[in-house]
Parts: sequence; C-alpha cells; structure tokens
Amino acid sequence: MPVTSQPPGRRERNKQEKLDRITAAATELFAEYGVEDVTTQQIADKADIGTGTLFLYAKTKGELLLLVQNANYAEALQRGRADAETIRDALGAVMAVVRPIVECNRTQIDNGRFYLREMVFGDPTEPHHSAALSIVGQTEEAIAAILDRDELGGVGDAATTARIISAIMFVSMAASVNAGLEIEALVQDIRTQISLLIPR
Amino acid sequence: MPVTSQPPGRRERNKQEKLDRITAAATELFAEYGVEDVTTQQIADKADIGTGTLFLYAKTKGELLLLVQNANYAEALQRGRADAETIRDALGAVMAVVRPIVECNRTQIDNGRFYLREMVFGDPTEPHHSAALSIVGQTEEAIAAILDRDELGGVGDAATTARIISAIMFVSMAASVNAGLEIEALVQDIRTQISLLIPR
DNA sequence: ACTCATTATTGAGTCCAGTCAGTTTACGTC
DNA sequence: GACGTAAACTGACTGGACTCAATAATGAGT
Repeated sequence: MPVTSQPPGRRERNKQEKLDRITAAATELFAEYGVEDVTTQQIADKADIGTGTLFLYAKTKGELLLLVQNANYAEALQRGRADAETIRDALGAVMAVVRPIVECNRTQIDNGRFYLREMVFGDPTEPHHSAALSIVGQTEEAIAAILDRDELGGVGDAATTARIISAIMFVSMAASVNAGLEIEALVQDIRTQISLLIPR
Repeated sequence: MPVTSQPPGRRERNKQEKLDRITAAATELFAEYGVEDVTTQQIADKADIGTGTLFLYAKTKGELLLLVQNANYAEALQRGRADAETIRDALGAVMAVVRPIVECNRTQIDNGRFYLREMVFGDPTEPHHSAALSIVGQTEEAIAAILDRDELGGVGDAATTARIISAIMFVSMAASVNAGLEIEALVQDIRTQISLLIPR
C-alpha cells in the first residue's frame, strides 16, 4: 500500500473530503443562484450527502455562506494591506484596504448583504462566524496601523477611528438604499465619509 | 341611530379596528416573550383573526415588529430633540438625541436587535419599513442641525457627519459583542466614538 | 329589496431550515 | 477477525412563516 496519508485515520480523511464537497457545492450554487434561491437540500444533494449531515458541518445556512466566503474576504484583505503599503497619504492607504473588500462584497450583491447580516446578527460562537469576525478585526488593525504610521497628531485613538471606518463600511455596503450602486459609486460614497475622519 | 362615525364606511372602521387589535396583540406578546419566541399564529389568535389576515396588515413578521415599535422610536426622537435644545456643547446635544434612542432600543435587547436587522435588511418598499427609515432620516437631520447650529468651522458636511453617527449607533447597538452591555456602557461606547467626530 | 363587482377574510396547504432517533462506519482491543 | 463503542451519518419529521383558492362582506347602482 502506497503512503497516501500524513493524517492518521480514514475518518479524518472522509470528513475532510466531505467538507470539501460541501464547500464546492455551496460555492457553485451560491454563485450561480444566490444564497436566497438555493435550498440546503440542493446543496446536500449536490455534495452527495444526507440532509442532516450538512448541518454537522455548518449549523445554519448563514454559517454555510460564511464558510464559503471567508477565504475570499481574507484574500481581499491581504491584497488591500499590500497595496496600502505603497501609498503615502493616509486616506489613500485606507481606501486601498477598503476597496478590495467592497469589491469582494459586491461580487454578488445579495450574497454580500447576506454575509454582512450573518456577521452582525449570527451566532458568534459558531466557528465560521468567529473567523469572519476575526477578519473584521484584522481589517480594523490594518487601518489603525496606517493611521498610526502617519502620525495624525493624536486626533483620536487610531483603534477607535478604525472601528468607525468599519461601521461606515458595514452600513454603506448593507443599506438597501445603496443596493443599486455600482462598485465605484459605493467606494466613492465610503471615501467621502472616511475623508471626514482623516484630516489632511 | 346615533352619529357614531366620522369616516364614511363600515369597511374602513372594521379595518382600523382589526389593525388596532393586531397592534395590541403583537405589542403585548412581543414585550412579554420577545419577537423570536412568538409565532404569527399566536398573534393572529390573540387578535382574533385568521392566519392569512395577519399578513394583509403586515407582510412579514419583521414588518409587524416595525409596526409595533416605530411609534416608540418616533417618541424617543422627539424627546431627544427637545433635550438637545437645552444643551450648549455639540457633543452633549448630539448625545441627548442619541440616548433616548438607545434606551428605546434596549428596552428588550433581542427585539431591539431584530428591529435594526429589519431596518437594514428588510424590504424598503413596505410601509412600516419606510416609516422606520424616515425616523432614521429625521434623526440624522436633527443631528445635522445641531452640528450646523454650532458652526463647527467646516470640518465637513454636517449631513455626512450625521450619517456617520447614525452608522456608529447602528453597529454599536446591533453588534453581538455589545449585546451584553448595560445601557449606560453602550451609551458611553457610542459617545467615545462620536467624540472623535466633533472636535472641541 | 335585489344584483353584482369589488374588496376583505380565511385556514388548509406549501415550502424550507433545522432536528433527532436510529443506523452505519471506523478503529482500538483482545 | 470478532467485539464494543464512539464518532459520523441519515432522512423522515417538526415547526413556523407565509400563500392562495375559495368564501364572505360591503356598498353602489337600479
């Protein structure tokens, strides 16, 4: 028998494989039809598992969306952080962090809004939820770091300012009023607000 | 026959009376058990109407909560506006507007959070929803008026600042992290954030 | 008083997220 | 390689929001 596995058991492998199938199925279906128009049954069928099994891997449909999308947001944050380093002025650097996240969120508007809803109103003890919150935390840290870096003369606590920026992003992306906005317009809208927080 | 009615028809009266019964039933049940633990069936039963009838008056359970709570928020806003007039400094005046709204929201935490969720993610074409949005709009106007009143040297557009304050309130009240906070602590948390927007 | 179009009401029925008692599978032990 | 048992899986079932075809009430016209 060839040495196929590092991890000890078949159990672990099966579990991982199932999780992969679920992730793949959900990713595909959510992308094509939107969270709201996909039933958990469809996902289970596509992943070729029983109805109940699905909920062993994600306790709710919302958690399932977080599971599927967290990686994208983490990547967006990564890109934004890198871009920000190349930019001198604070506002520009902050927007460099903001933009990829907004783009990620708007890949599919309904899914994006659902994601935000889950983040704020979902159960924070669930694993994928807390992963999402962690990404938000890292985003705020990245922004705070930019503000600190640029010595903004102690207008206020950088962490608090970052928190406000986070709130601005959330509400701007989630608001139904903005649901029709193009990405660029939304980014501009957010920029206008943030510019009040970062004096020149 | 005594002159019982100003409005022309029996139809209108019946409808109004039914709406009153629904409002009363929902108010009572929501207050006692919380939105999440009350079924639409219970409300219909208590209001003594058919299951389907309920949804002619409020299209979703969320709308029902808005119907029940909007009046309270409008009243809170009214109080806050009045209080604000008696206060000189901008931050204090803004907080005078903020506090009653937070108090109203925290009367029952779960209901408060559900209300916020409905506001941001509900269907804005529904009547009670747009009423709620109108209250938010008025709140922002009241805050903008305070900022304008106090000539804050053109730090930025008052309307935009008001919008940011609104976002701060929303996220602070809705965040699950803050769900355990006492009203006073929550108000303080919000105050800390707002103080960064209102230089002295 | 009667007709009839319009509007309001109704509750049995649909849909779907999520549960749970029962079954299967993996794996350590003898 | 048979046994025990713990972990994983399953799909029939439940609960609850919401729908809709059928029915009832209203009131305008005659």
